[in-house]
Amino acid sequence: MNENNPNDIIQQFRVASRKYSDASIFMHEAIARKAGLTGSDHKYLGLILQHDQLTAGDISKLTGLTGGAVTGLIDRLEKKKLLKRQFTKDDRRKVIIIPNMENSMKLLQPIFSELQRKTTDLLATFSEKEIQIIKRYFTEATVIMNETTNNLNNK
Amino acid sequence: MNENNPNDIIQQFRVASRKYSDASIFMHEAIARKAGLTGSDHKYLGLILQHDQLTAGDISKLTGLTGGAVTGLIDRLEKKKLLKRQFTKDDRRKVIIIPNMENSMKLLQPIFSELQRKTTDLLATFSEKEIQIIKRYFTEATVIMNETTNNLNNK
DNA sequence: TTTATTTATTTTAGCAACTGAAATATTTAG
DNA sequence: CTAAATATTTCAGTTGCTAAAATAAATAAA
Repeated sequence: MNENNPNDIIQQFRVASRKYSDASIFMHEAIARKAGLTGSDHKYLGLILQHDQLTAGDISKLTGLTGGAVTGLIDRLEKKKLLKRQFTKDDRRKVIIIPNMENSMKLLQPIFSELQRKTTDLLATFSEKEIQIIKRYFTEATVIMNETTNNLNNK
Repeated sequence: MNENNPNDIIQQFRVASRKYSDASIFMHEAIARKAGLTGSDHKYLGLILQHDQLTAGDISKLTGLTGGAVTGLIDRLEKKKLLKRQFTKDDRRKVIIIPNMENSMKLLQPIFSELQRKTTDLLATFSEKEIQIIKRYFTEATVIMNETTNNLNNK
């Protein structure tokens, strides 16, 4: 039962990993509140900001929200000038959503800045090699989680 | 601008870290849906299960929910037999909540099992020393996120 | 004591965001 | 040129939230 038993190490790792997830969810919501957004809107805005532009339908697929919910989401974010609707001659049924990165950054960056400074300091305590190791874990765990999500949703 | 530039490595790390967070949030919700819970109820159940017992008030502090919302949360989880209310002679205003770990596991474990197998396999591709490095990152990043959350909420 | 204050939970009224379905508008296919 | 398909919005109903009032019990004060 000493702490170098591989099973104990993995068990401790899982505990640390779960606490990390819990903490990141709560922080995400605290940031949202501070920015005057709901946790949901903040989460989906983060996804939308990763694209140059996308349609309402794309957002529906990306988020899993129904069409009606997407309309509401876009309404709220547009009112806050964090994105805008753009109508196109190409296919006039579609609505192209253009994220406003500048306004979004202006809103979120000040809230993030302390966090970003602290994580930069934390990363400085790891070697480049160690950072690569952690990055590999993140990347491969992300693949696994996305697979799991797809399996759960499509059956 | 080669990929060994430290700033690039950190930038790539941040991207991987954000994708990991996004994936974990979506998976968490997919698991919840599969288990017949809302994302919220699943999240809070996870917190409650980390305790042997706690009061309604404790849950309110733990989750940040108001009293009324906690009553609703307990009602829904009690109806699903994932916890129970227990009244005590000691202080009859209080309601002690006893999580039902067995039923919760019976509900969630089958959904988790594939994920757990895959992450075990993933961890097997890292040395003990590497796992300790990742664990340290998780642990210290968790402290930073909790600090950030507290700072945001208390002012 | 017995009364007032504090503490713990539940109930209530109102609100915000979601779903599923119907409505609207436009494009594509027959 | 009509029918079917596609993209978004609107609508009605539901759920879970907040804030405040109600209820109940414990503690402190007179």
